[in-house]
Amino acid sequence: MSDLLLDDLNPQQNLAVTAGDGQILVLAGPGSGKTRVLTRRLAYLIERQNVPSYDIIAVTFTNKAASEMENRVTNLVQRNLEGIWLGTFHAMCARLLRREAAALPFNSNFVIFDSDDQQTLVKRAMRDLKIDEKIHRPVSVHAAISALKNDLLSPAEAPTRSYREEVVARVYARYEDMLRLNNAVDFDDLLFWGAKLLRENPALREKYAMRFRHVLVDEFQDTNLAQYELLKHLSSYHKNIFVVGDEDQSIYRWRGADYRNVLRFEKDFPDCEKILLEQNYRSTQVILDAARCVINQNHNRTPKHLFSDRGQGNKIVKYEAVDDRAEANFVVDTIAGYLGGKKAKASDFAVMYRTNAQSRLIEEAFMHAGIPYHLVGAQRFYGRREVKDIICFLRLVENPSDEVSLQRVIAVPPRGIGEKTLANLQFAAAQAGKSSGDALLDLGRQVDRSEFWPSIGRSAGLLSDFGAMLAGWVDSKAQLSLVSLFDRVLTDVGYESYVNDNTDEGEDRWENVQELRRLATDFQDRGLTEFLQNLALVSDQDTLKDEETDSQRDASSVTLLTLHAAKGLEFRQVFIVGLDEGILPHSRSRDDPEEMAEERRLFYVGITRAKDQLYLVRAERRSTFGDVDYGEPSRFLADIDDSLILNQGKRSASRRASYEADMTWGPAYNTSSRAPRRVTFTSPQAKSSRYKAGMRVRSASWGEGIVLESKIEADGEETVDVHFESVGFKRVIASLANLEIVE
DNA sequence: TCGCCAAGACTTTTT
DNA sequence: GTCTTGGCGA
Repeated sequence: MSDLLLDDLNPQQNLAVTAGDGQILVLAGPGSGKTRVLTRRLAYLIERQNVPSYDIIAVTFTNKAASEMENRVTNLVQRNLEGIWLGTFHAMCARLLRREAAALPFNSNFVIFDSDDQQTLVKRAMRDLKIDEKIHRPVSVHAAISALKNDLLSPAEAPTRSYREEVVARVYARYEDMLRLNNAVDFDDLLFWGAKLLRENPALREKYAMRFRHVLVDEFQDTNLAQYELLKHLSSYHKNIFVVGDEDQSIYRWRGADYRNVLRFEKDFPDCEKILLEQNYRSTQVILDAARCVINQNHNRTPKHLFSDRGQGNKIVKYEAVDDRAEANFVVDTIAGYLGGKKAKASDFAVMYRTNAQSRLIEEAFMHAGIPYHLVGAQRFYGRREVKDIICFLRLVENPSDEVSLQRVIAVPPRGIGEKTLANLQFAAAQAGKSSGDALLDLGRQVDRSEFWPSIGRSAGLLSDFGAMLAGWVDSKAQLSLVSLFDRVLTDVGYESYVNDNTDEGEDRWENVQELRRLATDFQDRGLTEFLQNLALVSDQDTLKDEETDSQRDASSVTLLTLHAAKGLEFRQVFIVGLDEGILPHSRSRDDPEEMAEERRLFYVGITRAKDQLYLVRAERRSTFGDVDYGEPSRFLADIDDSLILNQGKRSASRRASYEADMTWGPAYNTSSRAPRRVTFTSPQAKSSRYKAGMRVRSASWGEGIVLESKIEADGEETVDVHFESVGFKRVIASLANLEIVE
């Protein structure tokens, strides 16, 4: 009898999916079917073990992973997962905190502050405490506070061994007070209070621990201490906890993630069953071998031997460009070659880099070449000013005590309320022990009969007008649907004419507002609270980026993304650029071995995204805002066995002899077959070069330029190096580029 | 109070 | 090279 649930699993996967009760630790190498195991396990519990979905909690890190899991499992079991808790750590905690708000220092309709809001709040706390922002940068103070929360330390428990720590602790305390006054929590609070609630409240702990017979966790290596403790509490009664992860792919240390939680798990649950998934279904063996060369240099991990039945595959192409522009051109030209030869489609390719700043040159090169591309997770939709404005209006309606939102929108669009007036309002409100929002509402409703009217003076009328508007929204939010409320806010404040000045940017801004409105329509039946929570907890990759990338993928475009954003994805051909000391590994990790190990894992994650072909690219010289710097090749390159690499590019010190190979343009030789597999272009074999150094040429895409060099390759193709006025150096295939000789 | 302009900072990754 | 911040004038 065929078994749709188990038939197509390999022995290890099967072992994991059908494991009995208890603690199961699945260490899943990249491409080893981790998601599959997790979804099948869930389906197996429900279908085969008759566990009611109500008894299960399954946590992930991204909304994308959560909804993917939900879809897959729903498909497998052919019914809805009633009562299940399935979602991100943050969303699950938010649910817990709203339910149990009675035991917490905030109300159940708390708002979630995003990193922008957190930043503003830290700054305000520091100003209140008269701490010099030049000496203690708010970003780093905030990072320190965040780290304390991740370690479950309250302001009172924060260490004060140094002056710096003492400053952080003081700001932390003030910051917390302000959050509470705003009835707000930050990202870290969700986990912090979730863990604290269960730790300090035995009755509640028992309530949830008894309910959740099974706890399942994805990306376990990315958990921080708060998350780890939360999981321990949740599984403290039935002790059935199934975690899937890979220490080697832990790349969020800076956010408090501690891959050593994997080791901690083994120590805390000595009876746990440990299952290794080592068969890789994604990459060729060459790619896996290279990945192993890189990751084996790290310690404190469970060694894994990834293997593939996909064959050896092509060698990895290493390309050293003269500068960052040439680096980008190499990537784009190579892809153009495939696309021109119809050997691949644009969506087969991804270009990965360490920092977002690196994407610019690459984007430019793609633009010039007319190849469609899209960015993953770069500029954040919801960090856009206009989007944030609207969100803050809505948050204010939801929770008038939200001072951060109030301050942001009280003068949007400008309505004569400035710093002075705002300060008056805040002072008057504080005198009465109320929030500015409440005072504002009172002014709006009572106008000059309001208790606040006399103490504010001249500008009370302006405040009252705005207050009346706000009161109108608050009063009607129960009757109005979410979208109607949305529209009403827009009309009342005259937002369209404010942002849309009919320039391109204006249109763009208004388009973003419309996009947000579309998002709101999805939440019609769930209401404002859920909409706002979702906006705060949904990462940018998750929301409309998804729709955007989906539609753009159909249109077939190359994916540009950071190495961090690449985790969990796969592409036929992957370019990793910027393999230079200081970039990858990043200069900031130079002095810390742990950080360096993480850079290595980041590279490892990048390598293992490639299914068929990997390109490792660097530039000898690159410009960092104006200045040009000469860099050393990344130390990670040296770790990869020479036999796996094919050198291309300007200069390959160790490989001067194979000059021919250096000049090869196009896909690498296939190591497993004798005949070089190379894209052949449509042109007839050229016997002598048509273009000569010094010639002036014109190309359709790049305009005019000067030929630097031209030569005939082994395959008969003529490659021409041209310096274009518009884009600088380019190496093109004559038969493809259609260069016109200018007299 | 608001909008413009110039100087300065800043580039690691983001649930 | 780009975004943010702060100062200054209207």
